[in-house]
Amino acid sequence: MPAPQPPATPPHEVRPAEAPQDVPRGPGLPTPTRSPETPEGGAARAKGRPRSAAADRAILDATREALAELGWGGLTMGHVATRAGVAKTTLYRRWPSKNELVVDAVASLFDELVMPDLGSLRADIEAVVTQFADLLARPETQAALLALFAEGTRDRQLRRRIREAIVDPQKRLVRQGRSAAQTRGELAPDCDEATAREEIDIIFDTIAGTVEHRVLISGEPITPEWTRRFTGLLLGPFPSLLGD
Amino acid sequence: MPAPQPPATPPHEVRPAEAPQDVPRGPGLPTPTRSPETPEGGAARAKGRPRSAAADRAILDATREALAELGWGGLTMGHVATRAGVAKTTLYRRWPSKNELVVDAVASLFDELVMPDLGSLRADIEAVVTQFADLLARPETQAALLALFAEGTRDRQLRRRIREAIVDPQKRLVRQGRSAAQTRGELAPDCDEATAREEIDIIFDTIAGTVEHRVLISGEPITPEWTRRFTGLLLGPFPSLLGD
DNA sequence: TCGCTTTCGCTACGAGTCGTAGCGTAACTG
DNA sequence: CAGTTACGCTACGACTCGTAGCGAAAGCGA
Repeated sequence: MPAPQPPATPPHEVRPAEAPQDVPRGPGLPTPTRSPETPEGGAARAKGRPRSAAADRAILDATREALAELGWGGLTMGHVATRAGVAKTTLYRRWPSKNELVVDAVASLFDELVMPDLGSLRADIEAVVTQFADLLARPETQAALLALFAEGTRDRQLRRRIREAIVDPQKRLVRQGRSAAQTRGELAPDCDEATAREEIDIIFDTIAGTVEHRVLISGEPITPEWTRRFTGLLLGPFPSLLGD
Repeated sequence: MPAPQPPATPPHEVRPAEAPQDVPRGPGLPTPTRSPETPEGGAARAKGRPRSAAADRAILDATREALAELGWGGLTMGHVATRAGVAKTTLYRRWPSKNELVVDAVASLFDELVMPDLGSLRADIEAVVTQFADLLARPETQAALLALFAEGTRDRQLRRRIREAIVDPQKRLVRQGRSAAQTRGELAPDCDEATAREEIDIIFDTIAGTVEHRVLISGEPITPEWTRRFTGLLLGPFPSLLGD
């Protein structure tokens, strides 16, 4: 039961002569979804036929379905358009290419990740790992994620989108879990800003990278037993210092 | 200075009516490269014009070059053929598709990974991480690796090839490093076969996954400082038990 | 109600890639 | 020498991409 498209993930907004593209966008921007009505910018929006929000949803749904059934290589723009009951040109009015379309289609899945705060760092990590593993077990995610990352190694614009929509939401969980553990007293408070960021980065790469590698590359399942072991590995130094 | 194609990585061998494909191939097979002259099988091989070994090398070199310059998406069979000075049909006589060709082209790079045995587990891990990071820093590897993994999620035949040529050589290092540490006394000897395999798997996924995620997805470099920290994370439980 | 503007569905198109087939020739064996 | 296989070349059908042009639809303001 995935959430039924709560904010209807807005499209990529390929409008002619809009192009406020390279806005710096503060790195810690907390708004996960941008308003579909473009309240910012102040440009008049009430002219001409409005874009069909139903088409947006139909296209993104069709993209996820096609991803699950046909995989990345089998997904074509023409197929998605047909399945969504929409003209192919309508796709290209919203997304400049397949890559951006798939990022948006998959991004909403990553919005479902939440930080539980179960009362202990160990429990929180295990919960996050389990959530992430479940997400990676879905065929849409499997088909899209590595292919997107691969495309991103050559396209910096796409890499930015991926980071915003997929990577940062994951990293946010690490940050939240860490600060929760600090308020609980399980972890020492930050002494230094730079060190804290490095620590978050290394933990994030370790959790995300290891789980992805296990599921997508080694091709083995994430069992509760494995999660327990892996969490133990991460927590290695701490139990002995703080008494679990 | 990469090694200049030492064993000239043999092609995929798409010969008509050969097909001893699903040989079990013992898991611990130590021979990293198969002989290009197919001495096994005993089938008469000395009939007709032999395949050009020079063409093999030219094709694989051209593939790596094209990968580095154009990326995965920009690499086409026609382009590789032209660059190798070879007809396109010659490519298809040896490799059934782009995927298999790229696996073989990249596999030789992974053969360069070696286990150093520097006298301590910590030093060995740091050396392996550094080697792997250097490999991932090369443009051919970056362009190919994630794309291959992505294709592998849908193609089990390809997944098997990837595992043989890319994943297993890496995992072998973990096994070697672990057993070296055991003979040194840094790690307890295996009490149980299954547990040992699980431990190797989890360490392997953690090292490979984390380094890949850091380099290819987070897009940040692997510095000596980072390597030191990450190794410390892995070794977490041990320094306190064994006195570094 | 009437323009104005923008989106929509449709068809068609050029460019590019894939993987294969057919041909004549080159290389090697017995 | 005949027999066999690899090679280079050309051409092909099928497919995808991303775009252009058209008439119709759906909103808005006067």
